[in-house]
Amino acid sequence: MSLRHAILGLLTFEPMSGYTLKTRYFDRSIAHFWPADQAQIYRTLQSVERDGLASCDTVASDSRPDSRVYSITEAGRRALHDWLAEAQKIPVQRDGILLQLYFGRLLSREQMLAVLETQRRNHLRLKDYFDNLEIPEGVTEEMRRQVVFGKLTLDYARRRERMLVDWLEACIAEVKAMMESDSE
Amino acid sequence: MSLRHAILGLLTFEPMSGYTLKTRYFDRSIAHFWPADQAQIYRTLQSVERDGLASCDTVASDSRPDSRVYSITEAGRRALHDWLAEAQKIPVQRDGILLQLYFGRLLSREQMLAVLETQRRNHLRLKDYFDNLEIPEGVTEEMRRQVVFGKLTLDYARRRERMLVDWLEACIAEVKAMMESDSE
DNA sequence: AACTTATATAAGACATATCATATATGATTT
DNA sequence: AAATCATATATGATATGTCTTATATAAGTT
Repeated sequence: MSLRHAILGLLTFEPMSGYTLKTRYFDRSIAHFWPADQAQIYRTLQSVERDGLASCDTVASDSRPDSRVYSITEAGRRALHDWLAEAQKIPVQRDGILLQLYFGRLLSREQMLAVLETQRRNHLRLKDYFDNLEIPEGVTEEMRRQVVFGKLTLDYARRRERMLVDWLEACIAEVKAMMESDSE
Repeated sequence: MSLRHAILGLLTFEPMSGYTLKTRYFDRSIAHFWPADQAQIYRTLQSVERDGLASCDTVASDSRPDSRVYSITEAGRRALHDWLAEAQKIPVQRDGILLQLYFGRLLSREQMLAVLETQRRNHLRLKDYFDNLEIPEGVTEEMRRQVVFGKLTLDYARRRERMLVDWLEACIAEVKAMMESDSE
């Protein structure tokens, strides 16, 4: 139920079309921790309008196709604010690597290590990506404040990837130790 | 596509009914990182059988209702093994708290801190839960090996919750500092 | 006799997410 | 002239997960 709120949140910046919302805002920020494709965003905008949380004007242009520009309504602001202040329950974070590890006894030492190594490499790449990601400074007072919150979510991504790399290295060490002592 | 593999994995321990699989095995282990309800498990068992990855015998009992006992087939073992050795792509981990934080500028200092505090408390509780969770030692050589892999997944849960508590504390400190310096 | 608990399976409804495909305009490139 | 790109929106199909309700047996409890 939260893509709705991500979209309502972006509409607090300014009224905009689905295209603008996705390419100029969503893909550069929220998509890092809450990805959604074009179909989902357009359908959510439609449902948000149906529920009266946003209104929509069709805007014609001479150089481009018509666009449907959405504005957040008062009801939308209220719904967003209520959701933001609500305690959200902790979501389940399913990750296939945990299943692969749990049933690791069914793999050979080499297969298990290959799987773990690949994961480690990929998370290291993600860690580097987030470590190098920079958030442009804000110009207005409101945007400076927005940047602080953006940085806190980026901090999460960095800590997460660091934790994963550390854990995977510990797994690799453990598997090496365990299967070395095996006279298999 | 992975609940299938969790179920196939459990069927490598022994042939069993959906009920046994869920209550004696799944809920005590895999559910910690890959929860699923009864409906999902029974439906997945049906589809796994339809695909020839498990076979099923109806077993009558005098003291209990009939049960459908599933056994993993050779094709099932192969499918499981292939999946376990495959590089899984890194899943998206959506968490509402990130959206709440990202749009934190729309909340008051007190509202934002209340949201973060609640999350911190809940993750601290989870951390304690995992820190105190013990995995019974295995008796056979195979089960001892299984326990090592179980412990690695438990280690993940512990590191994860620790990371989240640390991060939430950093967020709380940042919000306190930022909004203090505000002459709002 | 009625209720609850443990055992055991199944299906309907709905939300969410993903993937593919379709349509359309105007500007730019080959 | 044809192809490609950026802009712009919409729908169908499928997978996955969650919640609810239904059905049934036997043992034990009130």
